Amino acid sequence: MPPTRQNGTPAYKRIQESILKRIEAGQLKPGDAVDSERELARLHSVSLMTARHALAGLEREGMVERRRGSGTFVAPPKIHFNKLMSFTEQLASRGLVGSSRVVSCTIIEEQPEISARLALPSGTRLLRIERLRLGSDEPFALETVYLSATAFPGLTRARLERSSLFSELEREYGVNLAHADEEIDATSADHRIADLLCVPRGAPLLRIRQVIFSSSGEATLYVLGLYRSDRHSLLIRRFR
Amino acid sequence: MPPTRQNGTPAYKRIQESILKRIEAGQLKPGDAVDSERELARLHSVSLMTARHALAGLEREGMVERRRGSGTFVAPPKIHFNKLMSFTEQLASRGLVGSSRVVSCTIIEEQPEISARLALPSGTRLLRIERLRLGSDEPFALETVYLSATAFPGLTRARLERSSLFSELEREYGVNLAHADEEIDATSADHRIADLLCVPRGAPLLRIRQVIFSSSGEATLYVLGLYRSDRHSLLIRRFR
DNA sequence: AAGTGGTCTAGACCACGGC
DNA sequence: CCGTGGTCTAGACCACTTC
Repeated sequence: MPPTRQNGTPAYKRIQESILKRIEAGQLKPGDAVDSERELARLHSVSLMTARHALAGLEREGMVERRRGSGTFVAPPKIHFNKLMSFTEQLASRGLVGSSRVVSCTIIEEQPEISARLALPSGTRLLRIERLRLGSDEPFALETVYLSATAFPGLTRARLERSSLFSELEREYGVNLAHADEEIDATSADHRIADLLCVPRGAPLLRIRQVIFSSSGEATLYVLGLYRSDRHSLLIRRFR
Repeated sequence: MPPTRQNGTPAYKRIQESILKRIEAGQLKPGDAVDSERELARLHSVSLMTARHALAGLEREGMVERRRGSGTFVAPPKIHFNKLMSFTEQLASRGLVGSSRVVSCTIIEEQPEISARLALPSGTRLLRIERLRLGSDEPFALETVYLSATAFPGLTRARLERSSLFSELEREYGVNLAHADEEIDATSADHRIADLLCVPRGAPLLRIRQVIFSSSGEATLYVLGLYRSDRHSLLIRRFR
């Protein structure tokens, strides 16, 4: 009597989803006890190891905490540190709405340094998009993104003004972004940047250069971001 | 015939250690195939699930990659992103040796903002240590650390000049640091900072404020770091 | 076809926490 | 004491990759 499968979804995932649903619905609040392994096994007609596997997965994702001898409990809501999020998502997670202005959108031919960072041959045609990020109608960042023009044909300025680049890539080109390596330092505003960001010349800016990789491991985007340090700071969590 | 235990060490951990040992010894190089689940089970006289558990753990830690239908392989050496390291450790990981100079070491009484960040009552006596960090005899950072003077009695300037603060805390006070939450932005050097760091006044600096937590979850250190952006940049990896 | 990892069973004993 | 999570067994079938 083997087949515990339904719909091709593994049993442990169905169990995880059923728990996650109850957390999202607010039926289970942080600190509340989740069904024990044995209860889950009984409720879902599944062996103990399978129920364990489900809980272990949720623990890895930080959704629950397991305490030996005591039980499994919903973990406190976590701030999403070190999460790769689009501009839109970042603001949404803080309950804000922002806007963007495309400053320029051009194709460049020779930018060997950036091609190299994207692991492309040095003569590759690159799309270069400069966007000013605004929060409550005040500029706080200038982001310049580079991506292969041949890999993403038809990515027009108009489409970028409507939709976020992340969702455009995911919806239209089937590219799922997975992680980003970032190099962070400080710089100061030159004349042009100062004007765009409405800060005095020489004002300190946070500079973030990121290479964003797709889930297949390809370097997909190179982003140079300049952030007004008076209106933005980066939150990071590091582990020992 | 249950007891697969020896020395109280779980079987899956013994298996992990035996694999890790072979990796560290260089017998297994990145890309090499690790024994399969079935082989491990046979070699260690253990069930398949236990061998699986061992490999799954190593995969979570990033030591191996598992490919369905193909095998388990030693993962490429990873740069340690988002790792909380002491100044000494950071330099050592790049093969460098640095030095520190204690600029000041005082006890302060009233610093409600910092006490609050450390979850201490606002009148608590705090130890405040200012250290200049040098690499190849040139200054590149000024770090100011605050910690409870009562929780860490006898932490003298002399001891800090000999040893790293991290190892001092771990060895002498049994405090294991676990993670840090950091807030990163940019600022510019005022007169005093500019002198200490040997940069022109107004030079852009990377500012990192971190609250470092012990493994028991207590906020233990508050560190304000100012980094010369021409000599230091922060590397971060973010995940979707 | 052979070998791999992924899922799963139906039990077992142990170590720990709270009552 | 009882219930919890932690470890473990000795198998099974499936999905996938490689040859």
